[in-house]
Amino acid sequence: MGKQKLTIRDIAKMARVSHMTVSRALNDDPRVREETRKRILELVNKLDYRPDARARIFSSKKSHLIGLVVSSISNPFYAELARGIEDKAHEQEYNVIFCSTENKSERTETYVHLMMDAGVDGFIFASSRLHEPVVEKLIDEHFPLVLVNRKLRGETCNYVVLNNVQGAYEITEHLINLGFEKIAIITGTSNLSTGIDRLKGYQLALRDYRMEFNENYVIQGPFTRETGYEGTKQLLTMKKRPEAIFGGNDYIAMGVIDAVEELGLHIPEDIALVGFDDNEFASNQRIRLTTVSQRKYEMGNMSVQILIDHIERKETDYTHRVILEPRLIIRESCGEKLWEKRKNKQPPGSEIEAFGSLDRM
Amino acid sequence: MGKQKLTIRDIAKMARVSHMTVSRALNDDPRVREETRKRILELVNKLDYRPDARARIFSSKKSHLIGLVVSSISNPFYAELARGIEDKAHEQEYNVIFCSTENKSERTETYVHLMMDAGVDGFIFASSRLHEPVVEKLIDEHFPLVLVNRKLRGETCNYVVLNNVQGAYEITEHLINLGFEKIAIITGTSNLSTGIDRLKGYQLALRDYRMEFNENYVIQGPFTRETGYEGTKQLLTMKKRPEAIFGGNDYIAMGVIDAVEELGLHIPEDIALVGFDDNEFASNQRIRLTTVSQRKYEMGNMSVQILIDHIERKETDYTHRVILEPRLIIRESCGEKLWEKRKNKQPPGSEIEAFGSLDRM
DNA sequence: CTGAAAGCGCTTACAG
DNA sequence: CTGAAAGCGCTTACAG
Repeated sequence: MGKQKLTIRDIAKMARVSHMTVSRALNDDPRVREETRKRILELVNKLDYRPDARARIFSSKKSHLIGLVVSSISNPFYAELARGIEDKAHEQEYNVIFCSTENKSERTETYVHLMMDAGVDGFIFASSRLHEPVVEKLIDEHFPLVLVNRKLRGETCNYVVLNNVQGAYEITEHLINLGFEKIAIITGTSNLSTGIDRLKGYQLALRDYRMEFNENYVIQGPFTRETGYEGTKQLLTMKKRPEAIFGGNDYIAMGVIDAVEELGLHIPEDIALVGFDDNEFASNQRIRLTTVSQRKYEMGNMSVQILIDHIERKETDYTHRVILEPRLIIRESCGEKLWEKRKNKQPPGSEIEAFGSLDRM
Repeated sequence: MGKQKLTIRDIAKMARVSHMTVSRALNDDPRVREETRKRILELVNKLDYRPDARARIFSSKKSHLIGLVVSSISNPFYAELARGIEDKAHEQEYNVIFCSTENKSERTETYVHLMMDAGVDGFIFASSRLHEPVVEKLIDEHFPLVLVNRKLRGETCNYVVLNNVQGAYEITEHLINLGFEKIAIITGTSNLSTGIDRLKGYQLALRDYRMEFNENYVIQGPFTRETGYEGTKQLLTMKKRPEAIFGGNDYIAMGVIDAVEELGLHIPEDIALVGFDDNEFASNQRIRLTTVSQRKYEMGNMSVQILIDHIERKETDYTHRVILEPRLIIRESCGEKLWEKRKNKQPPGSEIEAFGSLDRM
């Protein structure tokens, strides 16, 4: 172990070729005679030589490193997204550096700089407010990046996003079809595009079905379990208590369950509940949460692919947008099996272009 | 944006100093006159110069990159651990590259190589079988690394681990004290130290309380929800059905719940359940799982600290071991509130050294 | 406190 | 198919 680290020149000397030939053999460059390559690779194997990664990165100007910025790695949504990103990246021999901003705005800037110092070739932001100066600066400089499940106001850049408006619309419609009339929503804050879009979908559904929109039934806060918990406590003490709650994500829905159970009430008998995300716990037989599935793993895959294409082709103003369709997952948290299904109503003035609003933002 | 990338020499020229002085100013080297430093930094700011990260890494031989290998990032246990690691690492200006082996053994080797190619300064393995050749090789080469919540047979290296034997012992004891006599365990496979240790704690508790050990009550498999589900189906069809099930982690416990509910039975009325990990969903008011808390975030923090100490001090055979104490979290999945508490039995021949077995492995 | 030299270990680009 | 040259943009180590 005390031996000096081998370099490409040592191998070259022993193989009686120039170090360039060794470099080519190592990089699968076809311009090396088969026999020479074999001799070199045998030597490399025998001596267990591994090229110095840092020198390689420095010379080639490519780190094969992707920076991933999420808002909370302990949120299963991001964990699953990260898995999709990581799998696809490794498939193409890229590594993923990650950081979790924990919704603290100062962190984004610090982390972006830290990652730049690590020499990342590009970024994936799965956590970004509507206005985020560091990110906007990167976009201006045409630094390769893709936004996942977030939109930045007015910026044109790569993004992969779920049609949140539609997902929220469909799940609200599901509640309406089940006969609920007093439907509340507890969702994320208004500086996140997902929060805005889900609220918009909810409102569009109410409007299309000519239902009253009650401002007191809208509660906003961070996308956390606490928001769901506190929001529910608030909603359930109202004189005109809602019959159903739409949790803006499954975390919020989890908090709703906490509050409802604590009050000695039951889902779905006393109050119906729907979520958004389809986290693992939503399918638990004790929970059976009706929710909207986001294809997180695929979103991760796609965003990496777009990013790598951008990095390797070096296109400077490549704007790729992928909008995934949501999928409604019907379980029993709205009492779907308790009550006889009413026949599906059609929205009086159904306008399918409502979903196009994503592009109008 | 088309402008040539600035180098340290450009700044030097403009500041009328050598590029070395610029380098020093940038690295907070005290050997620069205050006035000179100020002039340089102003220029750097004005021109928005950022040193080339890759050149820096190459010259300094340090990437400030830590490789994290977990078995499944979508498992909240690892996600939370990762958060602890990432926070601590960023605090010290290190970045974390991660990968998730998804319990596929070939992946570990591939990923270790990929990460070496990224130039990592050290590794944290939170996923490692008892016998893992690549990892053993790194240990032999004294490459900085720490093992989290895993032990490798016979290897001396840094590790941070929970006293799994004790945690399993205590939770089994809890069930015994509640009066259960037929206690089954569904836990992880025997090539993982956590699986072995939890089974051992269970056995020690039964032994100390002079209870019968029934091999049919032991089910092993991967640490997944499916294992819990299938295992429970199997246990509940036995003629001598267990009264309580110890799920080796909360994921397994989640699968137990799935199966029990599906069969129309109830927890805790028909069968008691305990888990291990204290994942977020365990505390949900609808679940209320009695479990063992692992201080995942702290484990992450500590492992990074040990690793960075190792990297920066360059000690070659630094063996640091941290054994964290588990904490029993009593909720209601064993019917703690349903039945009057029986007075705590004492194990007939209580031997506290039983916990020492961790070191004897 | 400042600088001139040397070099880290590769790759890119050019020549043969 | 192979090689000699040059250089990537910093830092380390030595000199003053």
